[in-house]
Amino acid sequence: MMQSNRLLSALSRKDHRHLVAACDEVDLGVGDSLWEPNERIRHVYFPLDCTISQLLPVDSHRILEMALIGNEGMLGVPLLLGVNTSMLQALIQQSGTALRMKTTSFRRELEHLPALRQLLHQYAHVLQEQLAQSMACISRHTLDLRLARLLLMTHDRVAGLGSFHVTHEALAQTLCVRRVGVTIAAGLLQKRKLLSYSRGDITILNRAGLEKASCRCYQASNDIYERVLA
Amino acid sequence: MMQSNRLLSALSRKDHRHLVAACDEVDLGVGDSLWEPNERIRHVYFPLDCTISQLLPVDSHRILEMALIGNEGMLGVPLLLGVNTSMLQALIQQSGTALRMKTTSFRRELEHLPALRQLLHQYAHVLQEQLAQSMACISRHTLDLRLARLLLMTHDRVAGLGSFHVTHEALAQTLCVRRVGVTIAAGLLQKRKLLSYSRGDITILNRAGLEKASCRCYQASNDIYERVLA
DNA sequence: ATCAGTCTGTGCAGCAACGAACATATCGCC
DNA sequence: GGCGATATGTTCGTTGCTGCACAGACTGAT
Repeated sequence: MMQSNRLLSALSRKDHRHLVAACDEVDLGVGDSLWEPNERIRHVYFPLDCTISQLLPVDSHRILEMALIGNEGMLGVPLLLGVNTSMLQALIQQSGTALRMKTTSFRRELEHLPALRQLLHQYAHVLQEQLAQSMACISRHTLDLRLARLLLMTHDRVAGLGSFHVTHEALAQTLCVRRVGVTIAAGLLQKRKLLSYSRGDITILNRAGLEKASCRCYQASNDIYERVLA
Repeated sequence: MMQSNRLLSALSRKDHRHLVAACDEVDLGVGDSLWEPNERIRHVYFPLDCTISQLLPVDSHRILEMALIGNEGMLGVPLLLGVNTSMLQALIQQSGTALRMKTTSFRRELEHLPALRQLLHQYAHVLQEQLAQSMACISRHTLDLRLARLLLMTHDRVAGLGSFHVTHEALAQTLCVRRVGVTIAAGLLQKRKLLSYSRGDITILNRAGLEKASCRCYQASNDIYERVLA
């Protein structure tokens, strides 16, 4: 398991220790709902080795993934901005552990730690630009490119050895397309020996190849993060 | 012309006067570039009766509009978050006037006016949620719905009497579709007597009808603003 | 060993938007 | 009144995804 959260690790050792002490470490399973839309936010989360999907309903039956948060980020930007609800739902996409802090504690820490404020402000900016990048991607890029990108992003955010669990159906939901579309796109990626899967167990075989098979948005999104936070 | 900027008007009269005094009032023409991607941000803008488009290149030839800022908003969130560049380009979409403040002044005001900080933080949150809403819209809604929405948004943000100037070509660029697509969609709206246009002069004839012809995203986007800032 | 549940694969008609090319219409200007 | 520039309208074949329906494959529980 990851030692800590990458965002928090950017703080001084002292601040970092202090914050981790103010958190609980919690186990989270696939499908757990951390935030319900427009309900009061009770906790912020710093993922260790889980991934969190932020989702918005598109119509009565469909949802679309707006952001995928893992070890590199935090679920909690609205609180940072002085708003205590979010229209986005937050669901666990890959099970694992996260550091969790109560809203009240988070507010207190923000007041006392200017470095934390600055860091999270920058992170909020990164999220906004990544959202813009995803918007462009969704608007113009075909399903195979977007699927490759999603798999790469998941792979980055999951601790370990290049394999994780997610079904075509789940991928289709987060991409907001038919399951059949994912099956076909994934079939092509598998034919090109970039990955292998069976019944939801996906293994990345050729990361470099998969990056070539995805759109520039993957790299662009990483660049946004590095430019501001590294 | 609009008296002032709606966002600034939410401040106390004293703060409001103080801020307006720290701004220049500038005339802006269609196509003027206020921010170039990844260049140092020199000014923030509070539109009076112009509209500002925030754009991201999708590929070498195309751009996509991420946000449309008018009297209700501000161009300058990255500075608020402590980042002095933005990957998004900012172009004037509808000519008019805006209040302009230098980066250094803006930073100073932010430090001295907690109410301004809080207000703009909330605005940053609104922008983020509106971006998410637009993402859903772009992902699943057809061109006619999106066009109606764009026209409504422009109409809201432009001072005056229900008519403004924008060609099919310009609309196509901000929606990131073919001009022909806009021509067809706009033709349908005109046939339904919701609007009329000739050579770029668009007049909204039936606002209620146009709202029905657009997707829920229009109302949702307004609701986000009202919920947080009103 | 069987069966119910889950996951993946295939086929088909339909539709929105695409790229490219071309046709008309309207404006300002000399 | 004629001309170039700008704006809108039409057509045609193609593509990427849709909704629907169904078939096959694998897994775990009894």
